Amino acid sequence: MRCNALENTKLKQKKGLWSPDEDQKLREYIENYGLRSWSAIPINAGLERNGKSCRLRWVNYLRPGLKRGAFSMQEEETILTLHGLLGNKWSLISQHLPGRTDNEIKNHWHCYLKKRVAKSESLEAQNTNTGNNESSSSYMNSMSRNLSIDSSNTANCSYVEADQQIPHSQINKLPKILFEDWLNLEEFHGHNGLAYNGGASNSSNYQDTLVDELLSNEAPAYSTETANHESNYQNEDMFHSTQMIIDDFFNFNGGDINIEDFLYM
DNA sequence: AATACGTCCAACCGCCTCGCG
DNA sequence: GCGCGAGGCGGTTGGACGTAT
Repeated sequence: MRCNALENTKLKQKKGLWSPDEDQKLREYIENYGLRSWSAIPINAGLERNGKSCRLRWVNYLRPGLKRGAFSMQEEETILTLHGLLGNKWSLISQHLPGRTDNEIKNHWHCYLKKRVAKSESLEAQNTNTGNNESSSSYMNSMSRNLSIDSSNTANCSYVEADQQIPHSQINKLPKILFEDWLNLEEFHGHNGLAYNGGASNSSNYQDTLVDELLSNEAPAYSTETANHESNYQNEDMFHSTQMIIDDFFNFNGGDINIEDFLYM
């Protein structure tokens, strides 16, 4: 009997696109009763869906505060940068793009950004083969070379085609991640596991902690001002220590990323 | 107008982690 | 310590829609 009941429940579970009526039911239920157990929500709300489906629909579509529409250039650059740092950690990336969901970001990456990165990397490879390579071949660098602001109309940002030459003066105007925005000296020298521990045994925890600390700072991740590392870093030790952290964390990038890449792209 | 092809996005699937008994 | 269920995440797919031929 119990099996039959379960089978009936399964049989009743609907799949595919959500109807406006289903959306309305889910929205009203959550507004009235809040987010409790996802598995209980479809039963109580009278929906023929499973809990996972309800959760996905709410998170990706119905949740208040979601942004719809095209990604701005800044959002795209944030994705590119964070993807360079974190890889396919879409949920982590989405935490730094208010109103965007991990699913949306993931789709945008697969539809647009991945191709752009691939294109720029192949261009980079061509340049290298023809002896026309520039100083750095980092992932971040190759991506950023393809991104440029249309200076004639800043409200209408556009992407420069990969086969166009970008003047160096324009490259320097690109927004940059400035690690001094993320790291402050107190944190760096002290508490909460952010201090560099010179190859701790629990390296994955250390890396997670480091990323969390880096990304949870309230300071803006971007700055358009020209980087000047000698003034941004209080002393040479700070600079080298930061370099060590970056090397440690990004060793999976084959050592391609270094602090100069971030500051002088 | 019909068909083929490409793009994009919502949603599903499977795996992993975590908390609880 | 183990099993189980729930929730979360990333990869993948299905289908709607637009464009090219």
